[in-house]
Amino acid sequence: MTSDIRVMFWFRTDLRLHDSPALQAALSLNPSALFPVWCWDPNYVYKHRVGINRFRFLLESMQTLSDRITEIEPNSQLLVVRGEPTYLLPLLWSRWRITHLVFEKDTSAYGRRRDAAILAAAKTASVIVVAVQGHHLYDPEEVTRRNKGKPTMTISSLQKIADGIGNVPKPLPAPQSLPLPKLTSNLSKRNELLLALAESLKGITNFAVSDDIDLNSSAFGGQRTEKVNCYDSIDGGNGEFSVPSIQSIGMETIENERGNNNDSFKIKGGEAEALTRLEKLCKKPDYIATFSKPNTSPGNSIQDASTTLLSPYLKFGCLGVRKMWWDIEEAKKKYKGTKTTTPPQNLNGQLLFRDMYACAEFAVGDNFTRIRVYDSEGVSITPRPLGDAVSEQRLAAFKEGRTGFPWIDALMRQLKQEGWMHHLGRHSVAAFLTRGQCWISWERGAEIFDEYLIDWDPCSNPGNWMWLSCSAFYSQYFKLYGLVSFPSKYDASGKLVRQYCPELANFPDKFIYEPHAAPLKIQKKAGCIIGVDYPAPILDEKKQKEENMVRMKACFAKQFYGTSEEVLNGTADEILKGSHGISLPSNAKEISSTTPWTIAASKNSTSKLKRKASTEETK
DNA sequence: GTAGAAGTTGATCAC
DNA sequence: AGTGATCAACTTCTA
Repeated sequence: MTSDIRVMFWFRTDLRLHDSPALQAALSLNPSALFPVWCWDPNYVYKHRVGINRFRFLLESMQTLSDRITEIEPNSQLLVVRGEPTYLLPLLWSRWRITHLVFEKDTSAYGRRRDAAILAAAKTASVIVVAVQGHHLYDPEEVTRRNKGKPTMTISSLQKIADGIGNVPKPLPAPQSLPLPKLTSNLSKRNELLLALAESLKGITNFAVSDDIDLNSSAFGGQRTEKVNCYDSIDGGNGEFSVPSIQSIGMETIENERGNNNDSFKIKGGEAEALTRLEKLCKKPDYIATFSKPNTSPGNSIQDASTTLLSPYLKFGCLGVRKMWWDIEEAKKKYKGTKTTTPPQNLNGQLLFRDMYACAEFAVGDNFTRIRVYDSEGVSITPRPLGDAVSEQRLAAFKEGRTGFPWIDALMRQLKQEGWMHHLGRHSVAAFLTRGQCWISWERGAEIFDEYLIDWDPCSNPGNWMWLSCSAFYSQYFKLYGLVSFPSKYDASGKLVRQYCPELANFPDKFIYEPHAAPLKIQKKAGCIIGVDYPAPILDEKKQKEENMVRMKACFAKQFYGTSEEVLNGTADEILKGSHGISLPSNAKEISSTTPWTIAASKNSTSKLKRKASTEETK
């Protein structure tokens, strides 16, 4: 008699049924029962910075996934269990007599730590784990192996390795049937199945989730205003294993406030929405075949965005990346013209960059987010002073979109409101906050993006901040984005500014990106006095830019960037001060975190990125 | 080991 | 208005 295969399919980075190599692997085990589980992890609720926009998108995507499962198998659904996965899942394995745990591989830092613990627990419990690559075009583990353990620091190195691996695999269709999540063979109706599952949870003791540090609470500048009660029970409190509500994560107030805004701007979550958007995109073969990132406009509003807006769906795996790759390839065939674009600037190139950051992060390991240039601020994720009041004021103004520079403010307000910003807009604001004007370390800016972006990615977000701050990936620090010239190139009329900074709406085009330069007469006519109705610039941008350029030059001359010893141990500032007479922001005191999700960087990580990286975390 | 080329997406000015 | 030269000069990759 063959053994009874009972699979727990653990959804994490893959809120979809199409193009899922992991789900395919689960079904190919030919299981007698399949439990589609989402573990509502308190680490995500409390220990990662997540604002309302991303939570909302996630919850919508979870609900859509659950509905889709039910569509295929009316007596099944997504089983949302609330708790720390390393604690809760092993209990469920035993209660549900699970033989196999199957999931899509998550190579990000938190994913690696969590899954290592899960793997160990599974070994103890004699549960067989099947982890399948599916979130990227290529497996970061394989890319790193082929790159001899080194991180992919340029797109060409990633492309070269990708060429060696071969074609991106073709997407898989969604399954046509799914086994039931049944505890005993005589059950087959959904309410009976759920009842039995809820019954099986009885007696699980010590079900406590720590909220000792809540990065999303208002104390940490987050958007949580009320108490979290989603952890009051494992199954949601009514035996339904339902998707948590906004209310249960303590963000109902902010959601209601947002509800008063224009609802049509919201980016809706879910697999169906993702596939619809992709389908629409593929009806524009000219757009796809000639797509060139540098020529897309960061000045468009979200309704007529010049890019695809598919990144949130890729982030949560609502859209399979292979599906996107091959549908694009197919659409290109319908292009009648002769001028086509190629990676890295075309759409395929954008997907390759996503892989590049994931592979680099995997190769560097836990030190990835410690890479920086020019100062040692912001190492810990707990709150800490920047070291001086001026920097704090600048950071706060930046986050709230009141720097007095309309291009920056419009982009930052768009980000907070919509959870999205055009890629080149992200370039503008990131360069402005770091090496350009404000001289604030990139982690503090990245934290704002952590909270506000729907498409936040654990590799791409820090990676791009490193890029723009010239901490890694990019080193041409003498290139900067103008606060007037750059946006004017795309939109001289300042449409985005007029939308997100309505107080400036009546300024003439000539002054829309620099209203502070307008004569008082024009300010009065526009009904907006600078310094009263709209902030005066928080800094002298030309002066700051020039000063910072000198600082950057000095940093690069001394090789104070990346993971150099002087940067990591905090002596870089002092040395620079001594040798150049430049006053750098005073060092913030590092508050080392003792929280379990943060693993302190190894002490011997003193060499440059290029010289290390071959040994760690490549197992 | 070394030299030369290349590197997702600049700003400014001259014409 | 749009193109092209110049600016200043980094790191990484390739031969």
